[in-house]
Amino acid sequence: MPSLTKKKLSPVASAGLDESVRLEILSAAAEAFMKNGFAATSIDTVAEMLGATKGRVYYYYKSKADLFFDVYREAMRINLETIKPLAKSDQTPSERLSLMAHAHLMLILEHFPFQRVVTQGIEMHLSGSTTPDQRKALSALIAARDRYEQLFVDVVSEGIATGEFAAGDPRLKVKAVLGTLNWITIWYRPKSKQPSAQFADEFVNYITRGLRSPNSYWHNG
Amino acid sequence: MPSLTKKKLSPVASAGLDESVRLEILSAAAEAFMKNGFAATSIDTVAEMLGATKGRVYYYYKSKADLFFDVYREAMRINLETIKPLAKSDQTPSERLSLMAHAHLMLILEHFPFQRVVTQGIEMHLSGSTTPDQRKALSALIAARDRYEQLFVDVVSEGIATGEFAAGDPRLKVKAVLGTLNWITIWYRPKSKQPSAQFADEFVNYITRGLRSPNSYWHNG
DNA sequence: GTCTATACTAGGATAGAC
DNA sequence: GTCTATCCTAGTATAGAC
Repeated sequence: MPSLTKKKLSPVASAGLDESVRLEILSAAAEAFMKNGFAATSIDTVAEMLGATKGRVYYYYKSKADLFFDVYREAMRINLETIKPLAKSDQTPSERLSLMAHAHLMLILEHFPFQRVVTQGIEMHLSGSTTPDQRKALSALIAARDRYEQLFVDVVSEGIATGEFAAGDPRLKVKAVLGTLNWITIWYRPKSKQPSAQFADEFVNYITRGLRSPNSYWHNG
Repeated sequence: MPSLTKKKLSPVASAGLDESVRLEILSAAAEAFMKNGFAATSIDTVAEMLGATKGRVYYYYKSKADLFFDVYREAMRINLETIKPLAKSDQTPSERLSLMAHAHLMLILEHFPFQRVVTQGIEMHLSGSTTPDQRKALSALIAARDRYEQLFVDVVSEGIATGEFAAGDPRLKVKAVLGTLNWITIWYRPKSKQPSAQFADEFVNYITRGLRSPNSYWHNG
């Protein structure tokens, strides 16, 4: 694959020998965005983290927004890939939901910078994206986010139908569930030591109790 | 009070005839920070929202960070003032916690821009604040935030002691509770129509169930 | 008190050397 | 592919008029 053919096509399309470079940039960018947010992060900083200058970064991404979007996209790819099988698995809605919540929590802890970028992406307004291409890219990412959330909504809806979960608006319930977990990206600061198993249990138990119908508390205390 | 005496003292200290102007600036700033975040908000934009130029803003605040901090401070003042009486009231822990959760949700909905600034403040790093004064100001605000959270932690701890709430780490439980509610500041976009009563119920019920000990489910279904 | 300059810098983005 | 050099805009902050 001669270098001419991959000159500034869409970053994702330009996969080849230098895919590893792209991933390096991606993860440096995720780290930088995590620490300072999109607006306060400079391409110089990202480059510095790579031991390079912005020339390198701009070779792969034509703008800071594109770089941000690609981090976002990568995060959603991982998330969907992880959660989808659990959502469609062959178990009761409440069992599936517990697994999904636990897995989502693990995604947050294990890919923290990426998940924080997702949070920033949710807060981000389309008004910020100047070019039409960028608006399109952001819309696509929001759509991916919606599909992800829909996996949870479907399971919760099922659970309400079976009576395992309390009646109510499944969408709001999912906002509550994901809020419980995603809020971690706001206050948590990843240190050397990983959080204990109790950490995860506390959140997952809270969620399953929070959803459970009062009538079906016997499912497992 | 001659105008000389209030020349650029701490913004909060400079209360007087023009307190109303300060509040106008504060709420315009909250709105602007809500929409675009701290870094992407320009003082020009804030001034424009006031139908003025930045001269006005800089007369009251010596930097953008100071302005942000004052919005944050005002938000925490309102929050503490609202929640403290409920936390100390003469009821069972679970009753108090329900009231506090409901009140916190209402604070979010009714002072949305201010609450969103609080969220941004939590994400913000001290590394961002350059001057020593600013670091001190941010520390004080973080301390206020901690006191606020502690009100919840105390009630939850009591509830665990009485057996109303499930055993576990009260701090993590409070992170879960506040996450459920504060996450609303991330995804919610205030429109003309206020959310229904069902909106609040869904969240508060989820929270109370999430905390409740399995043994004490009979308290009220 | 508020406005209109204006100084000054950070940082996005591009061009062109290598 | 990556770097250096450069352009250029946006935006903080201040000075000084009114």
